[in-house]
Amino acid sequence: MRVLCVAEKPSIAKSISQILSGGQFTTHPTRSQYIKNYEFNYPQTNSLYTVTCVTGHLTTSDFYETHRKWNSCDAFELFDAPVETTVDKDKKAIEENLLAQSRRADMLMIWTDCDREGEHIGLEIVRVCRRAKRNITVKRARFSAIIAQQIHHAAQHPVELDRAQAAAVEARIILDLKVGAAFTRLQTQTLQARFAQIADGRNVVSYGPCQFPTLGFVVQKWNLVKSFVSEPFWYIYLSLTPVSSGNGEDTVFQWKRGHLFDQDVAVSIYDYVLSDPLARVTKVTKKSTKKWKPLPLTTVELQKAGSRLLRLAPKKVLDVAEKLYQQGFLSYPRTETDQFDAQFDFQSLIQKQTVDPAWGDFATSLTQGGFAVPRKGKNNDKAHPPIHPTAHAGNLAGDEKRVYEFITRRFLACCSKDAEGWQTTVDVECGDEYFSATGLVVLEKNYLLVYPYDKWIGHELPDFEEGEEFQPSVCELREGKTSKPSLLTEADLVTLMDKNGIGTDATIAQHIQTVIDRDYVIERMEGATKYLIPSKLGIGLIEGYNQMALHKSVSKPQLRRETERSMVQVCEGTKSKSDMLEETIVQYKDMFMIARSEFDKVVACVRRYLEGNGEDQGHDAGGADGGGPGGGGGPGQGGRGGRGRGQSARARGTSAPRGRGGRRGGGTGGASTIAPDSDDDFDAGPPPPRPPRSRTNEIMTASTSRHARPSSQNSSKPASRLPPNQEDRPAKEHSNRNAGPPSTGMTDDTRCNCDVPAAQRTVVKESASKGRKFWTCGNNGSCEFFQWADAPPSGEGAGMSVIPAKRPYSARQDPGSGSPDRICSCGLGAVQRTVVKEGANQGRKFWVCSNPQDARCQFFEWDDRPPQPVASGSGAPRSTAGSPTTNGECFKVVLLSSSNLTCLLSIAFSVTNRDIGLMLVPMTVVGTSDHEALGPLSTLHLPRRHASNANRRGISAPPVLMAIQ
DNA sequence: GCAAGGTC
Repeated sequence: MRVLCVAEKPSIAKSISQILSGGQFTTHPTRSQYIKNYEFNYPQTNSLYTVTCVTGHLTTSDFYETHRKWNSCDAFELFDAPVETTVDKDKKAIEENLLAQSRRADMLMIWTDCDREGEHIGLEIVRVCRRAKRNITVKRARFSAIIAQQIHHAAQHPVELDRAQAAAVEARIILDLKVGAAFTRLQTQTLQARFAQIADGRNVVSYGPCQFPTLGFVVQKWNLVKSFVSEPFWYIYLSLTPVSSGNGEDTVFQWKRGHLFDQDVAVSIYDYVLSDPLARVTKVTKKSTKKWKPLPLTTVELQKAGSRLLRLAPKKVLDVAEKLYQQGFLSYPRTETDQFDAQFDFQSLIQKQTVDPAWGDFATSLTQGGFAVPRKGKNNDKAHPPIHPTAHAGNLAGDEKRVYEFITRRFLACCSKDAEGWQTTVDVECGDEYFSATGLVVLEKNYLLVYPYDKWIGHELPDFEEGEEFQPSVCELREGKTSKPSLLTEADLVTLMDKNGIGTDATIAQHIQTVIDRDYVIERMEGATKYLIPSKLGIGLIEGYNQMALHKSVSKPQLRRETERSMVQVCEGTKSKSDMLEETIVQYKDMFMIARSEFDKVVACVRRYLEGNGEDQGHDAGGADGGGPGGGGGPGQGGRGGRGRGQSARARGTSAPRGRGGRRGGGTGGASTIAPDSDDDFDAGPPPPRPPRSRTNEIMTASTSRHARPSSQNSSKPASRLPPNQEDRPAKEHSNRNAGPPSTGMTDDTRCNCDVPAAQRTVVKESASKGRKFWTCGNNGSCEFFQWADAPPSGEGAGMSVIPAKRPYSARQDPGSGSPDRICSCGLGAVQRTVVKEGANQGRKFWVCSNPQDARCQFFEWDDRPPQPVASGSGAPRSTAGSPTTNGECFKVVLLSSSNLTCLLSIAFSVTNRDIGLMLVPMTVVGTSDHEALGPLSTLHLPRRHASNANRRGISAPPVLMAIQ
């Protein structure tokens, strides 16, 4: 039997030929310069094999001539216009080869990559071959790695082509074409007619379902930076010189509270500390520690590292890697896989690097006992291994040399051991406040020896002993201020796109390049770092669309995610291709009609920026700096607001109610954890009146993460047009994740309390949750954010298809997740946990305070029980955090968790101070100490020390405090 | 002159 095998690309054709033939094959050129036919005998199936390939997709889709010309029809007609699929002009030689070869063959075996696109490419091949031989038998060889055993198995156990996967891809192709073309024509024609600058440039004003969210990210970050207002904070600076330290070396201790944004409170605490400023070492912990070696390299990581470490644009890194791959120096550079196969031949690859003058010695050490199996990441595209060097390259120069060096060092680092160190932590208590200092001694650098991109600097602490007491060398209340968040780097953008499913590992870099080519985004160098900022046109477009009454934003990832979900349904057979197209096209038609009828909003916004009427922001495509921070707010932004709750307690005049999107956490003021919100997260709308706070080098406490991120303030959007869950998602939504179709109010991104994308981790501790993934602070552990990642993905995305997408949608987002449904006694959004201990309650969920352990209140509620009012007494509000502190209305309680309390009121008072949450204060209760009996007008006295301080600060004087109404 | 996704 004669079998024609067709792979997706030349390298695979060659590899499988080598494996199946045992190296005994003949090579025949074709008319395509890239493609060769390999022939050999394969006795295992008693067949004569011809192996050839295509180069990715064979065909291209476009409208027929009747609709192809821009003025041939109304753009709206494109949604219903038929689409023609033809073999690419430059792939005719490949087509000819397939036709000729299939005439000779009895069986066609598809050897494309094992993913959705591969299945579609397979179908394209089948269609061509069937034209030459109508009845040719078609089979599909399924393999996920170029390993002999797998390739032989695939050849001997072929399966059927998965038509559903191919159909899903076809639907996406048609959808992207129609939507892209219709909106691009609308935008280009309208804007070129109105703006000479745009017409002169002859540049299309393109729309694409990946381009626009990409631009949206850039605009969103720009708005955040632009609207930033620095805010002061206070912290206690403590340094000690241990007795044993002969040279008088001072050790600086970090305040456990990080820093506070309420000066009154900071001063109160500081005064308290000063009243007895003897520091006592409560604990000295010494333990071994490790710095983990890096994970095996994926394309996205390569691009991020390339941008950050090598300062090469993501596309450039990929181009260079591609070239190195073609030269045989690297493995396939487009991979999602960050785990090596068990059979992976590390030793011979390491051996090849031993000759290198720079890292050869290190490679040698790996072959002599230094080797450790690489860590395993969580991703496997089942098509390619992590990126690694396949041969030693000694004569490279320039960018190729740098990229190759990075990849090789990374590979060797993966094969090395974690760095080892010795960590000392000294805990100190001073005036009832807690401080700590951490020292590190690096014992074994291990992988760091070959991987200079990671830093782990030792910092030794002098000897401290438990129980030692000192007068602090310095104990000061210092002031700092929040610093401006940085602009978006290319690496940031790659991360955002990757996390939100915009583009694939192979196309992310292209999309970034596209928005730059279209003059939507401008690269700006600041020092050695390249930042991405939106152009005036880019901002105008996004703002204009945001002012439209669209149900779903074109600048956010949601729409693309929905397309991905529909594709998964088609793959699973729960939806047909035509159903998917019909449903989606109807939706886009509706959007198109709205966009067209309201396109004057885009025109107005673009005009405002391009012609400089209005705000001083945005940048000329030429790179001229359009100005610094704008004042925020422009035409069409008036009357913002709505049902904002949970506002800042401080009457700074800068707070404004959040608009649509609502808040999470039940009116606890800024102290609540504001959960990601579908609209807020990626809203690239006008800057908010109240900017978010960024971190400085100071560590923020969990309770300081109270700021809502900017929400859309777009008052022009009628509330009635918003889906209900975008207006104000019900607090209970988290419990309904499994119910019904996916919410349109998807959480676009999981962000921690620091307002940065949260980091995903896996439980490694031996417990019932071992291996379970969770989200935690993405800002180096600066906040206490916690959320399980494995809440069931919504709807159909739950069951991934057998064959992965080229870049499977990572179901990280979870509608409604992270909303602090319950408020603890501190006024913070409580966090949900699950009972892991064996027993009657195992698996039962409960809520506890989200503060660090030291500051955690006693709040506890079962998830399956209704929330209890936090404040004691009937009808007491959960918090008065939004109210000013005035005598007679509410009371300001600064409660210190001390054992020397005059009277410990461990009642769950809500407190006015967001920074601290609930703390216990030494106070004298007048009349009764039974809080149940305290009426609304019961009087509490602060102790003298506090009273004088309060007086000095000009708060309620005399410090007579009343219970909450 | 439009998209995004393979690949060269």
